[in-house]
Amino acid sequence: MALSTKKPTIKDVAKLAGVSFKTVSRVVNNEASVSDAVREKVNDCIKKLNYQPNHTARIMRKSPFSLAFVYDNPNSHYVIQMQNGIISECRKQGFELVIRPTNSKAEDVGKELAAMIGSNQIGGVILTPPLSENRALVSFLINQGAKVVRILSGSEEPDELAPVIYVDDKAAGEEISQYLISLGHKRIAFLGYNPEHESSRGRLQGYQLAHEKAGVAVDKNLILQGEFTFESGMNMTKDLLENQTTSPTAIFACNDEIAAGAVFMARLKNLRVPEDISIVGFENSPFSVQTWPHLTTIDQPNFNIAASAASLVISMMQDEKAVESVGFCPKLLIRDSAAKALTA
Amino acid sequence: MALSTKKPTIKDVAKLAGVSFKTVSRVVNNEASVSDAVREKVNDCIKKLNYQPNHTARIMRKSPFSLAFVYDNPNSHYVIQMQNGIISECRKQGFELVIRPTNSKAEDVGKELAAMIGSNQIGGVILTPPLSENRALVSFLINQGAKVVRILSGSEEPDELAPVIYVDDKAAGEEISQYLISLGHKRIAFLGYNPEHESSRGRLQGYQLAHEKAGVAVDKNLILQGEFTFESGMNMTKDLLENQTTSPTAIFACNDEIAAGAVFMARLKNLRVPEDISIVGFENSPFSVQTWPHLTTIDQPNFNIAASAASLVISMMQDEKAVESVGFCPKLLIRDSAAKALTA
DNA sequence: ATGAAAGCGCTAACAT
DNA sequence: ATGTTAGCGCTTTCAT
Repeated sequence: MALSTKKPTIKDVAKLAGVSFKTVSRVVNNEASVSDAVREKVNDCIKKLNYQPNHTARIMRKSPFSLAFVYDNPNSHYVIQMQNGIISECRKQGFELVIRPTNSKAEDVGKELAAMIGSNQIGGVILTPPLSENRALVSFLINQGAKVVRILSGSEEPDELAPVIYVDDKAAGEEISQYLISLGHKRIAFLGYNPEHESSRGRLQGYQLAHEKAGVAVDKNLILQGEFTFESGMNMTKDLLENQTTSPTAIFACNDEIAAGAVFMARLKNLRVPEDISIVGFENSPFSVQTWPHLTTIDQPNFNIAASAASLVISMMQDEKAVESVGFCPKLLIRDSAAKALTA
Repeated sequence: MALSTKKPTIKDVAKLAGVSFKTVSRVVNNEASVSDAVREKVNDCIKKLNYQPNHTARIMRKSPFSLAFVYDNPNSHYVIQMQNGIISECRKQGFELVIRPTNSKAEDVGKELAAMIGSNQIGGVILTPPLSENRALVSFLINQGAKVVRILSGSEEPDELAPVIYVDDKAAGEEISQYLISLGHKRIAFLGYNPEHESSRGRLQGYQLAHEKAGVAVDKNLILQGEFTFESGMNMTKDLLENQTTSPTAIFACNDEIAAGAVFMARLKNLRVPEDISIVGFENSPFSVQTWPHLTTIDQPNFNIAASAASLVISMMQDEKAVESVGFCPKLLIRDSAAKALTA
């Protein structure tokens, strides 16, 4: 299978084609100033030798062809969807993806990433929350010479630091809360609030806004803090069902995992979903259809969000010109886990 | 934050330290032949200038510092666990991880990967099934100059092509089947067999072996083909429960997702788990504890499997000497989804 | 339209 | 223990 022992270089091609190696370089880079005859001959020789331009040597003279996906998120589905979206765009453009799970709370996040950029391997970085919320980190990375795009929860571009893909959690949170209210629910629990978690804040704001607009009072005891996990969903629901004197008629879970945990616990407490209690999720992850009944949820197009992010960084890496931020607004997806409230 | 406009090079450090740039190179590479005094001075200057060796330039003279994880598997948890295991090892050794989801059935899998290797970005490749089962692909990649390690289902090293991390599905399949039989089950369905899927074949062999050893006949109608998905698990269980005259008392699902689907369907059919039917999974994925009851399953240490694979490729990339294959045998993990068979 | 020379940042081979 | 010279494979001047 190996035609020769060593990998052919641009010079080998040049020798075989009887031209200077610069001409070969021009052909490889698709430059205009080569006669068709020569171009064809060179291309023939490239094929004959199975010549592959040495990426490493090219990077040394031009810019890197890799970008990094930096994240700190325990949710496999989220990470994989993001990853797949980014990769799909990378493929189209001939870029490679480097993966960097990172502890956002570590002292030296910046330094670690700086080493990666400074050593010239990576030209662009995509950041997801909570890393993308760290403005000091973002400016630091830009200063190190990286192009960065942030994926962020929000209704608009927050600043001019770097382009962002913003996802409107507030609007989506409002839409699903409004849906629950329209079903007659007045005591809707909110599960999974975390003040440090921007998305959950946005979702809570939407929840509050929907109540406000509908003239329904929010009972603060119905808002529970917790993690974005199945287990936490179970525990919060347990607390809710055991410790409250007035129980909720519906649950707005901050994501599908929490919702799945809530459904699980409701069943343990002999409550039927949605007959006795309505439960909705957020994200449209695989969890939402692996529970019974299937979850009414918010469809968050993570793949597309990630692909847009990749498309932005890549164009930033290619030309210096500025690039526009992009917004996404996830939409309500009605399935079977929410129903009309029982009239008391 | 940026001290100067351009990134400092080894020469800048040399100038500042008043030594030749080769001496700086020696310090950076931790070579012995530098006096302590000079070493210290150089290190000071490196810090002062915030000098970062240019990774790209180093690769050009030495070998690549990146390895690729190549997979074709729709299971997010599996991929993420593998990925995390590989990365954890990469970090320890200062390597970067490039991700390559790949369509194993595409015509030009090899060519695509060859381009990555040939362009000198990647020195080592980790392959999971089904790609790792493609021997032609493996030899091709080795011929291209890559070090490759395969993660494979099997009880031993299958050949000398390249080192492998082999996972003994057969032994594990036997263990869990034996467990079911010991509980008194005689009609155990096997869900998710796929002749093209080596792991499922191993698991089925274990299932058959356990029956054989216990002197229990296998009813071929109880072996169902299907995908490794929740949905497929539901459908297979539906067929099983609706179309068979003699229903099973237990189900051995080829993975946890199938098992979760089976549990789901059993409940839809008003069967209690494990009172009316026992259901076991395989893999110990998050699914296994997000179903009720929690699944008895096989604990497959994917993180460690992946870390070992990474450790192998890296040492292959570093020294030329051969490296030993490693085996893993996943173990039974008893939870709540299997119980004694009802005596007829 | 083509080529020669220089140099990217580094390491290897060979001095001293 | 330290420095000099060459050269990795390529692109970028600057010729011709």
